[in-house]
Amino acid sequence: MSEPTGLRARKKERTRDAIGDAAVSLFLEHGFDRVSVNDIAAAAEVSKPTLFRYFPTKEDLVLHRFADHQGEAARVVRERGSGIEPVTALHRHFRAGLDRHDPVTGLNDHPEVVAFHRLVFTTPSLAGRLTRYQLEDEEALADALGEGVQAHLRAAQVLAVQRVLARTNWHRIADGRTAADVHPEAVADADLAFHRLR
Amino acid sequence: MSEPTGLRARKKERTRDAIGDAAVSLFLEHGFDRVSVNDIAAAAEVSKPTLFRYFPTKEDLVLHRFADHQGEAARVVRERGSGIEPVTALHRHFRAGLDRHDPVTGLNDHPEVVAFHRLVFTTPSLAGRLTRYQLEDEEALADALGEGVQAHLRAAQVLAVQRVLARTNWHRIADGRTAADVHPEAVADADLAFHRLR
DNA sequence: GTTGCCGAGTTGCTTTTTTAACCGGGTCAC
DNA sequence: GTGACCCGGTTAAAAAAGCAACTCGGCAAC
Repeated sequence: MSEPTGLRARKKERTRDAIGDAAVSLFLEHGFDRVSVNDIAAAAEVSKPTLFRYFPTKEDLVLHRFADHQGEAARVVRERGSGIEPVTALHRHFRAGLDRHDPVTGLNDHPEVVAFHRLVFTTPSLAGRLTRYQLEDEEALADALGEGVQAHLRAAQVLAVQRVLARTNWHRIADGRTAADVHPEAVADADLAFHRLR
Repeated sequence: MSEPTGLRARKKERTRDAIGDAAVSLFLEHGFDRVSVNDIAAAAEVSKPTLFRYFPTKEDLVLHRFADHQGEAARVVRERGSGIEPVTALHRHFRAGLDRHDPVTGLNDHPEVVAFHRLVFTTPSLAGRLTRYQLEDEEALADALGEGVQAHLRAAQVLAVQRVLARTNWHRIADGRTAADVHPEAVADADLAFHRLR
């Protein structure tokens, strides 16, 4: 697959994971504002400059999990099979995410994932930074969809739909329901929303 | 104690341990000659030059466990209390090693330790290199004991005694006896040998 | 006998990391 | 208000690690 990695690359990836995991676990335990980057660096056993070489800001220590999905929508559109509408490809992709309970769809009842979502959306600076990521995502999707205002409009609408769907799912799960229980409604909602997009 | 170590020192120590442990465990499993330094570097997840930065030769990958005791005899003599004969200090030190079943006294029946001794003494290049360590140790002890041929002679005799004692203990344990069982004889032998040194 | 390979070490160059010091904003004490 | 700290983030220099390519000796194929 993507295995022939050298020593250097492997260690970098491990360092990155160590920092990110240490950060998230500390944030979940004590709250975003009560944990300093020094604490995180110490927990991950790296120096402060190293930490910032991997993550440009404190917020990114949390949001890298979203950043991993950065540009995903654009990629889905670009790599869709011939004769398939962009919206259809995105719809299928979202449903696939739903089926495998991908956290980005909001349909995941794993306690850690729930706590993580709570952390992100109840911490202002994180929510704020997240919208910046979404803007870039929107830009990329617009590029993949074509040119002009039309493309931008459609990109914005698609992503808005996805955000609403994810948020809705998350609320249901925050109410105490299980992912499996919510799944049918989530699929129905998605089908409705994407259908209306066309 | 010796805790206030920086990040750098801590990681260096860990790397050193990782290399040394990987080497010894591979050697014990496959034999000294059937394991290449490349294998060890790979197992320890370091590059070959890094390995050689920590250990000058392949043999030292095994012998660092002895090297840790390098100059110990000299130190014991130098740090002995006032009014105490050097030989007495060394005698006490050896007996203390016996009591805590220090591997260097040969009085340790831990299977891994036994296998390790077997590895060292049945691999010619290792045994050879080990004598070089012992020579340096002898030199240091001679320095601590005074000047001239007298000091050298006494140093050589003391270390010879220690080697014989350790070897004897090891043989007994190699015969299947336990360290606790052998202990009284080992102490008696040591008392006899050190007494005769005076 | 020479060609090719393997294993122990080495060498130079680049990348990564640590260290310590710093900046600028915020906060709390006095 | 001002001085002392904490926090997010940066900088420069030096240590350490990785990589690739090398030497040198041994050994086996042909």
